[in-house]
Amino acid sequence: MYSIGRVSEMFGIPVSTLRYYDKEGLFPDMERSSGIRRFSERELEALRVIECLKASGLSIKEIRQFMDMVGEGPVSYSRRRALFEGRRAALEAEMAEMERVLAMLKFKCWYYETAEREGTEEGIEALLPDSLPPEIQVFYDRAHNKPKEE
Amino acid sequence: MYSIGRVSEMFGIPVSTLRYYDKEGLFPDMERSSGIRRFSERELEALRVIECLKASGLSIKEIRQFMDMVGEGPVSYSRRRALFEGRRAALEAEMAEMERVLAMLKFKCWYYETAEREGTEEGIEALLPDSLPPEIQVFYDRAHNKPKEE
DNA sequence: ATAACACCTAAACCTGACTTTAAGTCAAGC
DNA sequence: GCTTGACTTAAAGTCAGGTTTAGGTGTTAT
Repeated sequence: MYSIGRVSEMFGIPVSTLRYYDKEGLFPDMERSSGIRRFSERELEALRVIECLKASGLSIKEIRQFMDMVGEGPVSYSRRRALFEGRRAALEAEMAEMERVLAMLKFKCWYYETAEREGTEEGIEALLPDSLPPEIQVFYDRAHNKPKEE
Repeated sequence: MYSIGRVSEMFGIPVSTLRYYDKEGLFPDMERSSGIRRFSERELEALRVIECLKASGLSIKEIRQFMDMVGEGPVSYSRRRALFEGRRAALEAEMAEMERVLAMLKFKCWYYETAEREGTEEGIEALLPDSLPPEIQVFYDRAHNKPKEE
């Protein structure tokens, strides 16, 4: 059993945030002894799941709904599984988008590296043709074409 | 030259957001004809960069600082480059973290898949040893050990 | 026994990124 | 000439996710 201060140290999460999570129902049925929160292994595991779901893009309210499902027992296994499958798909999509962003960042790094060397941005396009890996060239095209409808 | 409504359609960004960006100084020296904003290719490219920097985790104020650098001309090439290098490193770190989160999500998918099949969560640990790819087993260890100091 | 410290609550406050509202301008079509 | 639709502004409102504050309790070290 851990005090809120101890858990705060262990996870690097402010005490105020842990209390806020509790208030939002993220630690259902947490024990207390004379009013004081007692974090057990169950709450620590909850906290690990919270950090994971949060990082996967879920809001506090949605995480709370997951905790409610846990409280329902075995009947919610399939819903819980569906939740994690959904998060997995969402995260994979997000990572794909980040690859795109990373390609633009790399292009911009190259661009300013070149501009710095040349002293000007004039005519950088002309330097492009073969000096960059294909995935960045592709991005260059995207970045400088007229934008498409969305 | 494009109207704000046209740009909104092209980029899928609300008109109110474009005006907000303008107010925050993200389109320095944008042209106007009798009060009405005129988006040129320069503003469209700015918008592409804004979306990229935003996706890389920069705040509106930080993006504004970048736009100010652009206004300074060639003297800021190296600072601009440093900015993009920093964003690139940050994004790469973030993606590494997301890989970790993804491993936990995959583990949880497996976990509830198994629980659903077994009808209970009892004894799932025992099923673990060789049924999962190593990167998930590693995560299972992380998830069930006592947490470390941070 | 008194100070220090960790804990408690409720409620107010904060920040970032927008969005909405209210009131007005302006050009084009009927 | 008047309505319609796209534009304008400043200011207020919204939402999530906390953080801070004010006032109080309970245990421990000097």
